[in-house]
Amino acid sequence: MSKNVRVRFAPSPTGPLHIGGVRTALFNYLFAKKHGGDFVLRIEDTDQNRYVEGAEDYIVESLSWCGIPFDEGPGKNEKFGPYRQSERKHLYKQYADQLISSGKAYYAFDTSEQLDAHRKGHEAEGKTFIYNWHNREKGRLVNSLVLTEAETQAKIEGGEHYVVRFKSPQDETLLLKDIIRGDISIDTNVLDDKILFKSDGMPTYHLANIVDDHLMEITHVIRGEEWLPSLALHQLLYDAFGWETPEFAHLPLILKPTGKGKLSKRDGDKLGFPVFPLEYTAPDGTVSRGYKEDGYFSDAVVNFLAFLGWNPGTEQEIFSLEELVKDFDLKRVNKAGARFDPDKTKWFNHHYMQQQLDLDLAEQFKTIQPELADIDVNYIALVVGLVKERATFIVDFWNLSHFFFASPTSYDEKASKKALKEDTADILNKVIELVNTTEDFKVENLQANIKGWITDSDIGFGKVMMPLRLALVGALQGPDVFDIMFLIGKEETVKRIRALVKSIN
RNA sequence: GCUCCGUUGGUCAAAUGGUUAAGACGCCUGACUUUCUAUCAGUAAUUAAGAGUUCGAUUCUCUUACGGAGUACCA
Repeated sequence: MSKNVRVRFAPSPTGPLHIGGVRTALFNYLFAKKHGGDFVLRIEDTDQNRYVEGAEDYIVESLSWCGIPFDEGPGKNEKFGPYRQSERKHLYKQYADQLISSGKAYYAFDTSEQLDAHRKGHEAEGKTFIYNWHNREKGRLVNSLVLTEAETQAKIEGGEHYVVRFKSPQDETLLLKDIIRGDISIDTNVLDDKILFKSDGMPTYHLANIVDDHLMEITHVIRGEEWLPSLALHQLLYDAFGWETPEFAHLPLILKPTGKGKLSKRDGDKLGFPVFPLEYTAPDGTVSRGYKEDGYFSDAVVNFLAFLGWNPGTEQEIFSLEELVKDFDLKRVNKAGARFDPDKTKWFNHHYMQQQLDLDLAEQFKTIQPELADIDVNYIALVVGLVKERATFIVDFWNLSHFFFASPTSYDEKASKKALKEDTADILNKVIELVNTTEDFKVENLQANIKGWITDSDIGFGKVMMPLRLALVGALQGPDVFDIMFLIGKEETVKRIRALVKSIN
């Protein structure tokens, strides 16, 4: 137990990092930091056909934006490097050979077409084709278990393409352990003899991840549930090499908000929320939106990601990264897949916005809103302070606050109908008088004067406040009417009320 | 088809072999003698179904149903 905790996040660079991948990275990070361990990034690019330019940079930038940088990885603290499997290519062959000489693996010469034919044939008979002892020694398949040594050698030397397959055992029951799921038992008779080494000279994921995890001294493998069915093979491989097996934890999937299946890129487009941390432009020019560009704060993203499948067991829902590190526990990760809830992510963002300083928000607001170029940021901050509780994103501010920066140019029709009555003009004229005679133009004084008058004259709040709001805002919207009057000032207030009175006549 | 994993209100979820099964988001309703996308308050689950173990099960076991994943010379 004195061993230093080392975990790895091992994405393949086939495109932008999906939000589920970010969650996996986050859980790895939290677990590592909780135990004072290391978080390693390893690029699993053994499939050269699926390599996408720029994907690796995207992964690194995403982790960095989330505030969960790796301790070791490509170009960083390379104690166990290289960290790209393509650059470790030379390492894997010897391990495949080792398994062959110990009789745990064998050469296979079957072509993809032949295998397809076998699968189809079995399917037609209602049977399942499994490439293992059920079939491998019956002469239908071409491999070094049915061929003589000389025949095998001849094929290899003759340049025939071959793969290396793992020889899975017969009639054994495997007992597997998973931190989240507990004990799992598997009958080895249903296991395929998986390909370990491909004919293009690259290992498959299965071989590479075991070899690398061992060489990199990984102690805990935390990955998505889609790997659970491969766990038996992986355990068998550790055993075959005689290596100590790391502990495993398979995270529940993130499901679509509606319908069936796991969350996919398309769901974001369809339902209007990002599925990627950062905006991504594919090689073909297609742009996918990102949380960052959509106006989400990275703390909020990290917080809601942490709650996808995990919870602290208390009522606390707002967690900083430091708090997450402190409270995170793999044992409290759920087994069942979690449906992604875009509304909840918005709620988190709203919450994190409330905690930010008005001045900081004002500065961000100013940079995205051209109309604000010449406005004092301190004034903007006062406005932001009044409207931010109704906003989820910075971009919401303008709709909520434009009337603090410009007079209404029109009056909302429905609002007018509701607010304007026959005596409205008279009432507003009286309000103008009250505003003008308010000496010290402050919220409390305005409130006292106007509310006092309403109460004394027995007019009713609605008849005064609604048209007043309409005059100031142009609609029945916005924060407290007195706050608005105060911020825009006495002159502007009077001007706007006069404008409405004029438009009534 | 086969293998594995799962199943508590619309969603995320807490909890315990034994009181009225937390909380959050969302929804709807009400309140706020002034709007609301704000605020406050309130409504909603016979814990998938059936059986078994037990004095007692949502919590343990089995069956069924449903959902998910895997089943590639992808990761």
